[in-house]
Amino acid sequence: MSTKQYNRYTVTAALPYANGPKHIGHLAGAYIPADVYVRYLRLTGKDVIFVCGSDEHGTAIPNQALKENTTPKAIIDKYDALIRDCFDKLGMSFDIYHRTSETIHHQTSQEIFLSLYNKGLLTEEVSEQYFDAEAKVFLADRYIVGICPKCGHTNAFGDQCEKCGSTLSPRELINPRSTLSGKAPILKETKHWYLPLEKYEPWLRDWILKSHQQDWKPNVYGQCKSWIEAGLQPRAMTRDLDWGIKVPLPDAEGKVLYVWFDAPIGYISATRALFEETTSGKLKYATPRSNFSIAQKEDWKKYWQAEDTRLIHFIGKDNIVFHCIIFPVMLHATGEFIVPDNVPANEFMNLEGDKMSTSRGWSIEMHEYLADFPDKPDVLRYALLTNLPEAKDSEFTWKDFQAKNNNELVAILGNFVNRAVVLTQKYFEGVLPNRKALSEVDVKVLAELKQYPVLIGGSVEAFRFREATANLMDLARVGNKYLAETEPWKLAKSDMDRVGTILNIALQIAGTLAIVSEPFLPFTSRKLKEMLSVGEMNWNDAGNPDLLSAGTKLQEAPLLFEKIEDGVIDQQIKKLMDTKRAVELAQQPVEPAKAEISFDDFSRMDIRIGKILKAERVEKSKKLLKLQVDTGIDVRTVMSGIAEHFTPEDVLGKEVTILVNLASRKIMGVESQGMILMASDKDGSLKLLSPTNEVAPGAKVS
RNA sequence: GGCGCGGUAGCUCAGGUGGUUAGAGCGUUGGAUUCAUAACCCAAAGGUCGGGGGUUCAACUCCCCCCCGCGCUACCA
Repeated sequence: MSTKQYNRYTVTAALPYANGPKHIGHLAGAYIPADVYVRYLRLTGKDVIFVCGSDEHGTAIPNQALKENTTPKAIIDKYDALIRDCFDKLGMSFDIYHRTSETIHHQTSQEIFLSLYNKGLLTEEVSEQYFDAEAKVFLADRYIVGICPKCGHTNAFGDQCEKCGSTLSPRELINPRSTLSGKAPILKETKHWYLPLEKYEPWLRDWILKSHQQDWKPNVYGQCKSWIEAGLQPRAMTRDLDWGIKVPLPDAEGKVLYVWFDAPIGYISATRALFEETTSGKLKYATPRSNFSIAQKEDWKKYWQAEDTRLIHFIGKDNIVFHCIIFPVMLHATGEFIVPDNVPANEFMNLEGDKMSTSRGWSIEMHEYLADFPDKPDVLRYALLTNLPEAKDSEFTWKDFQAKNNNELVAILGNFVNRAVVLTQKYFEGVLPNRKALSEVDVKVLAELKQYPVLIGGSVEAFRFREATANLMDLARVGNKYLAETEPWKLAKSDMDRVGTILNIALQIAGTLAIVSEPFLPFTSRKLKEMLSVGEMNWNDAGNPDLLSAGTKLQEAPLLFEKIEDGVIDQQIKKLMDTKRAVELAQQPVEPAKAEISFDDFSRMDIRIGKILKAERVEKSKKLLKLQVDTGIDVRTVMSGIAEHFTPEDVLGKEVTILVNLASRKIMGVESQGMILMASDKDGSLKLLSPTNEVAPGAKVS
């Protein structure tokens, strides 16, 4: 943190993209740490707003709509509702969870765009882009496939070949075709507005490289440095698309703002909406956690424009460049907005040894977790918190989840609270006893108790949430240890004053646990407060030896956590495997159809059934088999690239489909006359195409 | 290829600005205990800190080289 004095906080969590459900990796990356941070700030009495919302523009939304055979609007409504509901059930304490499809967001985005435009800060450029004449849309790189110029892979994407890994641009692809229509795209001129990032390099160097070397996380700082040193370039802030925010210029028909231009502005719009809704009293998206009722509609500006506001973005590492370079440049360029003081981006959380991915079916989706464990939001919060990818990618396993629940939440925290409460009920009818003379152990434990809120708070303020969570659990350990050392159950026959003192202290510890657990385990915290018959308290109350007053009647003590049996965990692991398999099968890589041909085109091909008479390996070749094929017309030599899938013995005597009028070609010094046709499966394996019943060599295929 | 971030006990991970016997939780082993969801509490075993050089009185911590993992490489949200 800089030496600056801050009087309020604006905290954002990455806007989830509303093209599908979100998984626990997203939670670990941004939402959970953000929520812990904000809840802590509120408890310490800070002026803080916590904003988030659904990101509902970009090319992937209409694309998902095509996939689900519906409209973009239906897609965003569906996933916004799903994500919103999950966040609510997981205790995300947003002051507002907004949507970028809302009018106020369109206005805000257009205002900022125009502000930049009117200041002459955007440059116009005309370039040629691939256009799908049939779908009548310009194609994003990802939606163009073709032959990789480097390795010959036939399904390289316009931005990258997944086979050889090389970075491409669509223009490099050989025989490009649109994944939408399958047709060859045409080049068409189009005009766009660019933000000249390179002009802000000196400012970025000063702001990030100089001013934030100490306080930004190494992964974030390093990533920014890498970008800046590599040299920044103008970046297009508009797209040719009919889904999004219209470019507010006269000559911009069919153009929208780049989704990464409008998405982060969503934080600002959400803030505006928050104050509009709270001041008008009509709450639609806002769920204000602080008292904003005395606020003014224009107060949103304080949170985005006042120099004494501390702006913090919680994101995953995939968002670093947008939140540390592009968005700050946008904000800075307008001359009206503050830039983030910190961007504590997390790395990724892997799952059972592999990268989490919704599309590959290898993930734990929020809504599925909540469906399977409806009463356990805090268990997930805890399991994620203790293993956040703060410095490097981390790993979530179901076994670990179970262990964290059974060995820590149940055995340490739940057990301590249960012991203290049950003992009080047993010996004092559930009424909190008085504290009498203190022993050395008592004094020591009370001193220790006092330190924990400070310790935990320090870790949270430094964005070390794992450490903070571990400290929380350590406090429960202190409680267990205290009971083990003082053994009140043994003294119950001889010295009830002593027992009372011990239980008073044990319950004070439980009271502090109720407060300091709130940011991490809000649902548990609430239960604990009810159990101890205390209301809402703030962080300053934590550690106080007189937090709970003697004479307080405790409530019946339900167990805070319950054990999770092996069977439940095994079932989850099985479910994970099953989902992955199902997705793999469902996701037959449906390669788009090739460009249309005429019947004549087709009939020019002469395809026959032939019989393999001889097959042998080719020296120095991994892929080739040299085949002698009886085509009915003749016996000819065909070089076939199937050696990685078939041995010569496999194919000997087999009937195969062969293209006989393909121009002959020398391969590895041998004249190859024709081509054996194969079915290539999604995993890349090849299968021979043979007639189901034997036919005479030379039979025509048509 | 270039750049960035990582590679620390069986597992998951901590280890500002170099300095006594390298830490935590889980797991393992042993002990103690019975208030508690056979939980708690105590103790022990367990690491040549990816490999190799170098700087230094001293390096997990700084520099160089190599190996491995992840990410970025700029119209994938």
